Amino acid sequence: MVTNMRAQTKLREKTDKPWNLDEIGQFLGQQGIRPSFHRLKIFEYLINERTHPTADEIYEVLKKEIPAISRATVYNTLRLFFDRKIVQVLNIEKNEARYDATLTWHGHFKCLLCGQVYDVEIESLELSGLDNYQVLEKHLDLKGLCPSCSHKK
Amino acid sequence: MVTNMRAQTKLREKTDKPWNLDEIGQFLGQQGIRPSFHRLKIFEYLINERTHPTADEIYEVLKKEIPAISRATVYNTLRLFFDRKIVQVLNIEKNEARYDATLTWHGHFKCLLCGQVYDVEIESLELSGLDNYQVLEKHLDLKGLCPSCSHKK
DNA sequence: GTTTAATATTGTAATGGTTACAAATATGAG
DNA sequence: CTCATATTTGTAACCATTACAATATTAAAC
Ligand SMILES: [Mn+2]
Ligand SMILES: [Mn+2]
Ligand SMILES: [Zn+2]
Ligand SMILES: [Zn+2]
Repeated sequence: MVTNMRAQTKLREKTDKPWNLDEIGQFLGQQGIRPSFHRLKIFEYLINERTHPTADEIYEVLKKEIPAISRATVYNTLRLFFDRKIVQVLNIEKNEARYDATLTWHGHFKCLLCGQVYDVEIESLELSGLDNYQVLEKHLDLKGLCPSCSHKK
Repeated sequence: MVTNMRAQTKLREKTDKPWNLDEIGQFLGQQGIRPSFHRLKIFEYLINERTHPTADEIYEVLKKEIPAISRATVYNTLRLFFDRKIVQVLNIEKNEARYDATLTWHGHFKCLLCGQVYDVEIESLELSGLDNYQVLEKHLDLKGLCPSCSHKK
């Protein structure tokens, strides 16, 4: 059991402080991932912004600060993070993979108008008929109109 | 309220009889969809097999009986069915869309080994924080190993 | 039945997110 | 510093899906 570790990826709360690069480096190290600068920045973006970005959104943002960064590095790094189980991949929409460093069980709502992806708290869920099934991933995905887009309409 | 209509797409039960082409034609007509032969056969496959096929799986199967059928027709028809809300699209996996003519609320389990997609009954689900959100689609997607693949392993 | 307009189907080219890959660069142990 | 290993890069390839224009079919109008 790890004790001296930054509070793990839970749903964002008002009181949450952003993770700094030192904390992230420590965290990646603990997961057996060499904390290169690019990896630090990519994980920093995921854990502090929590907007469920696509690979390309991360690339476009980081390019401003790190002009030499390559799209391939972003894709490689996200796949590494997923393989090491420190991020989850969201397939709400089939034409785009989104990434989420929050691993506690929660759902997602994607607004069909503005495209934003919101976290959804799951109070309870009961399934049946899954005896002898080995469940490795669970995703609850909603689509519709967010409050502000619902208004505009 | 439609009364003289074939029992709507509910979860498959042991007692279910397959739909015949007449019933399907009637159903498509009621939905404002001209029941061309291709459309009948595509819907027939979805509603009677219920294997959550991809567009390409449908194409490969129907090609045996209708050698002249085009992949584009399968894609076009599936999109039409989705727009008219008589099928749902599953994005469990990002690289493949699967289609389901069962519209009652249920979840899906995809086996990462054999690739089969199973229906999952949802006993209950409680969400919070969705006030003023207009929910148009709900998907519960699980991944893991199905009983027989779990064994083999 | 013939003409005409609307709809459905087809084959193929284009799209776009992602992956593969080989070359270049950076890192770290000895 | 030197060598082996790991990381990053740029670009080509992949592949499911979509776009599109041509062809075929259907249904209505005459
Ligand atoms: Mn989330
Ligand atoms: Mn189903
Ligand atoms: Zn919105
Ligand atoms: Zn299986």
